[in-house]
Amino acid sequence: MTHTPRLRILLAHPMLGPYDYAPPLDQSALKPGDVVEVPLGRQTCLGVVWEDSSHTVAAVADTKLRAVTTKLNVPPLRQPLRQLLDWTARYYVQKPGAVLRMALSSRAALEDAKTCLVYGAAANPPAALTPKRAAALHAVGTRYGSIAALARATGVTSGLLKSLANEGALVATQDARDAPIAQPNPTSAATTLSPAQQQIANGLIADVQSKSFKPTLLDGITGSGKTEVYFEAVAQVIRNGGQALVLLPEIAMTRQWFDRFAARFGCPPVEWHSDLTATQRRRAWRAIAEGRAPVVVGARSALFLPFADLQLIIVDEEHEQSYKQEDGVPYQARDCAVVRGRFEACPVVLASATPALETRVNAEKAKYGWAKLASRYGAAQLPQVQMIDLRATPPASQHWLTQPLVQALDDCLERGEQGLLFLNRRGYAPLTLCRTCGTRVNCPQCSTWLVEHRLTSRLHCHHCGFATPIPRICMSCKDENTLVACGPGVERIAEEVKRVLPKARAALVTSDTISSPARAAELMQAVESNAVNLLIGTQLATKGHHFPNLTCVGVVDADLGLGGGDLRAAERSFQQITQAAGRAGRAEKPGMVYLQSYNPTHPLFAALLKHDRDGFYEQEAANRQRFRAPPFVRYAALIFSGKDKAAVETHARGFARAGPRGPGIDVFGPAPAALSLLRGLHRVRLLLHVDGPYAVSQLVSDWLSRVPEHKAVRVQIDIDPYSFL
DNA sequence: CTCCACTCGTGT
DNA sequence: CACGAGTGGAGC
Repeated sequence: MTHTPRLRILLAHPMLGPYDYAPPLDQSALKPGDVVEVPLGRQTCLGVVWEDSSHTVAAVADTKLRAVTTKLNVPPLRQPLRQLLDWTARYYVQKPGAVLRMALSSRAALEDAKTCLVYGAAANPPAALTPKRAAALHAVGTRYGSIAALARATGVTSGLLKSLANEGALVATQDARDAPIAQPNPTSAATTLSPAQQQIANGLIADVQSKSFKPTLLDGITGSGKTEVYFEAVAQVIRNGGQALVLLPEIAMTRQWFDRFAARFGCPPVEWHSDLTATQRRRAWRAIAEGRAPVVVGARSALFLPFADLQLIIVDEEHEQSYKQEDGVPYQARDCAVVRGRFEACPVVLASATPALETRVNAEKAKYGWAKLASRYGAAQLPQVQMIDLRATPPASQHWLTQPLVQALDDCLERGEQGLLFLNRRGYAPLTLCRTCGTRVNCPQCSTWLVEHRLTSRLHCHHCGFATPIPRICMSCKDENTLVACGPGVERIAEEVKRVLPKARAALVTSDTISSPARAAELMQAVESNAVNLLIGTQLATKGHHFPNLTCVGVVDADLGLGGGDLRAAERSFQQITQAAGRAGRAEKPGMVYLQSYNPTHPLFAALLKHDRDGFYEQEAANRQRFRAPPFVRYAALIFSGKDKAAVETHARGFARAGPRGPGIDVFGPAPAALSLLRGLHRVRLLLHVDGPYAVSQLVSDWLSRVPEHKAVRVQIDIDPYSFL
């Protein structure tokens, strides 16, 4: 009996799992990991040959199988990546096809490089040439390139070069090669490390050499030189001829990181983030897949790139919330990085001055190694932290900066030093309300307040992007000019600074003003040249910069973020304030940090005043233990959304009734999600608490299979949720 | 998600 | 009986 071979293909399709196909008609052999195009219905779909299909169930008869259309000319996805994709789909309870799309994110990357005509001097040029043409040909010499590139290199006009090509003096060849990748040099400029740094670097180098899975928390206070330490492990990977991946939380404000990399290794690394053009994407993707890119730096999506020989993963600022993807496939890139390290059998370094509690607990339990840098690099000292009690020294009405803070900033700028005001709130005012009737201006699509932005003279919704000119008439009571801005955003603080510190040269640092790496570089330049001496910014301003002359940091509202009932509120406040404070006094000059608060006796602030990180983490861990919260208990959220409010609620109640049962298992809800209306969709959520040795993903996927789908209600799964919106 | 077959209501 | 909107199911 003959047996038609079956290929199990995972389709890069948001709804589907693996399907079976017959081999391509040209009979070319396919192996797991090969990227293929297959027919699906009346169109085609990208897919990857998954494992060999000898044991798959025949849902479709052999004779009914359709054949793979083509195999794409790219290296196969290696097994560790396929394992990671399988794991991610299973753990986060997502469709495997949706997860595969993250690895094949760019269709452009899979196309062959476009060939281009490249010109060079012919081996036997025509004898008779005018003197001008002969000189031009001589100038070209042994160079190759496009007409435009040759014109640029030689100074000869492109018209003259074209006529040389017509005469046969220049010959054209098709060239398909991508521009080569710059090769970082591990010995370009060795840095001098402190003994403590060197010891940790040596350990990481040994981990790289062991070629085995080992996660390590690189736990160093702000300004202790973590980057230089992990650069040494990266250098070892380069010496090995392998590949290193560095994940950074936000690619926008990381110019300084790239400068440091270039200073250490003599050239820039390969970048991967959402702003790349199709050509850049293809060039990077192929270089990574073919093993030609020794170091790749990227945002969280870089985690799913098809490395040929991955020997090290670094997750810098591992506590950052932006590693948690909230839409599409919700995953935590830091956790996936550790899993990838396990499949790739390579070390994973999680670096932070303020680790996530989860990570720190794993280090305490010795699941992760724990490398500590307890002092700042060189002469730098930790800044002194001071509370300003807003009840005792309240700011004037419609002001948010207290007299002591203004005085401290004034003195600081007077000394020729620089300051930073931190307020994690974009825009001018978070709330606009009518003085007559008290109506708050809400987003028509979402259950949120619209935020006034004076930079755009509009009210913006920070959740759906809705924007409208600032109305003059209250839409509720129709009174004119009664709408007032309530509360401060960074724009309003900037306005106040103009009044109270008229001599300050201030710059706003938010995602609204720093929209591109170029703008970020401009700002850096302005601070370095002291054209700007006061930064007023959101958390964007606190990320990893080194301004040696910055000595005074003011946290405008240290209580912001402590309300709201988010289980990570205290941890996040601690991290943000520590990172903001960490900008102060990073060189010889000592730094000062002022925290304005209505609640100065909060234990969080006591820990910040004393630089008592361990104390904070112990207290936070004890709280989470007591309230049975993560990481000691596992959560999963189910979010139901749809246009029809009643249908959404009914479906959610049906789910709640069918929820998993057992000791330590609880289902809460349905409750309106904090954003109960988002982009015009009503949202309701269920929260699963699991306290015990259960596989949460299994509980949730079983649960899903017990309840029939509802066409008009979307169910999103969020395992280990961060946002409670 | 996309396509398609099918139903049901409207209108001529 | 023709047509369009709406709905449900399959795709290998």
